[in-house]
Amino acid sequence: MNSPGDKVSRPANAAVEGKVGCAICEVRSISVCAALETHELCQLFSLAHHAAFPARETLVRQDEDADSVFNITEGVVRLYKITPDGRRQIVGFAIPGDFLGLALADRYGFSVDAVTPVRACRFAREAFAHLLDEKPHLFRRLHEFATHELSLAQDQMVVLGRRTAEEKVACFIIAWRDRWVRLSRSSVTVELQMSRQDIADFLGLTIETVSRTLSRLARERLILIVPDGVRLLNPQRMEALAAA
Amino acid sequence: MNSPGDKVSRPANAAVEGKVGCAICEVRSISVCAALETHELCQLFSLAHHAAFPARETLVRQDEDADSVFNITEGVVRLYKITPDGRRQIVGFAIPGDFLGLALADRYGFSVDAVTPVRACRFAREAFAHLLDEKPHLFRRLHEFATHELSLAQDQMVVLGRRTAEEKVACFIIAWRDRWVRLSRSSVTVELQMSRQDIADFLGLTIETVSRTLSRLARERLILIVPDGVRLLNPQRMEALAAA
DNA sequence: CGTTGAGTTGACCATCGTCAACAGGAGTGG
DNA sequence: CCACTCCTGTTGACGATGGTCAACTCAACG
Repeated sequence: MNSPGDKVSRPANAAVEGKVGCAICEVRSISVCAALETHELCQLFSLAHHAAFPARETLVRQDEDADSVFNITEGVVRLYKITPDGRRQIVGFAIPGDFLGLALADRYGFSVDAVTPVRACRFAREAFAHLLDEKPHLFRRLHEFATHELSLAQDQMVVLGRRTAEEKVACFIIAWRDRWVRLSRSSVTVELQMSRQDIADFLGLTIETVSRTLSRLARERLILIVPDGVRLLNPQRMEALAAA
Repeated sequence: MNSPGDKVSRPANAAVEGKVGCAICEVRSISVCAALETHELCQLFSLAHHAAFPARETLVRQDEDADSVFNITEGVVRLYKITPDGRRQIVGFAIPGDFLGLALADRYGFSVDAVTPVRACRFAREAFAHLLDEKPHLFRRLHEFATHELSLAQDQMVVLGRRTAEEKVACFIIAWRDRWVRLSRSSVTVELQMSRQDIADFLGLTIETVSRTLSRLARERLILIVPDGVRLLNPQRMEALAAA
């Protein structure tokens, strides 16, 4: 229980006085760290470097040496790949509680940058991998996270391969809302922190199609477009569209 | 080193006389089992039930209780999801050395059936999960398999979301060839064991588009369509198309 | 008050899907 | 052995979904 962040400030959710560390972390119960007992947290905390990133800053770059892994504590990041000729596909978004670097591989498989201002616990990959050897529970939980991620990726393959633009957008909004439910930050209004371009690159569409589709859903009174998000006017029909 | 298969015959690659079990398995070195030392294989072998499935038979069904996990030793299977209205998305193919049930979850996240006649080692999930507790190496390797699978899924998201029909087909052929390379079964001719419909459902296309695209690639002398596969006439241009 | 960047909307068009016809091989039964 | 069916795959004609290009609005910012 020492070691302040190398990069910047402490996580918003850790006591600024530094007396408690991981123990009072708001996202602990839903992140990989939940696998550790209270007395083990000191050990984890001593490895953690708390970092803050402004919106648009890059956390990791595809194909570069993967020396760090991250636990997101605040904000939204996008994970994406760029083809040699410049097309971008967002392969996922990570939000508080999510873990970056599940693969523990030598190189990052994708780039990641901050959509909103982001706070994260950063760990040296080597040190973290070492800790996993001593903490089977933590490793189990990491594996659960990996297979959950795999499951999300497979769901997204269905969306990308077999759904219409309208269904894609509905899927995205509903899935995004559901992800925030676990953080108890859900509401009738779904906050969309990312740009239209991000949504398009996640759904395999163009920005114009996303915009038009949202407009059409609004015209049909399924949603209301509000600043930085949408409000679900008819959640049931949206869910039906997303399930189809 | 005992216990014959409950379901059907032994794996093609285990001695029929049953004296050696996993030790002489042809795919051991590339499957999860490679994490175990020779002396640990008996333990694994005693858990294994060898099963054979004819083409088209279903190994597991989405949402049903996941009581078994599988190690594919021979043949090709398809992993797929069906939407409520009947559209199918193939989320992956598994070939010898691949593992089914990485998630160790209570229910299967997708359906799996045999594309060709298939042989597999089947394990009771509970027993296998138990073994993982005692064999950290095995669990590590399982995790590697899971993150590799995740990586493949993310690559496929790029293909589904951001590539043209022609690029999709080229990607598929090249990736399929490369997967068989590790099994030392590669050749100039790429064997496509699955139907056009399977390829279409994997690439988010229709059967007609797959057929037309293959015909066009053949017309342009990039490939030659042969029974049960294609021959690469111009591998470099195919690779370039796949990389694009 | 001009500039910039995100988002929206329209007009037009291309890619890919739909529908339909047809070819060829495998299996079946007379 | 041949006719028949069935199934997979191929090809063509046509059309719809979504992409491209362009103009415009609006808010943020200097």
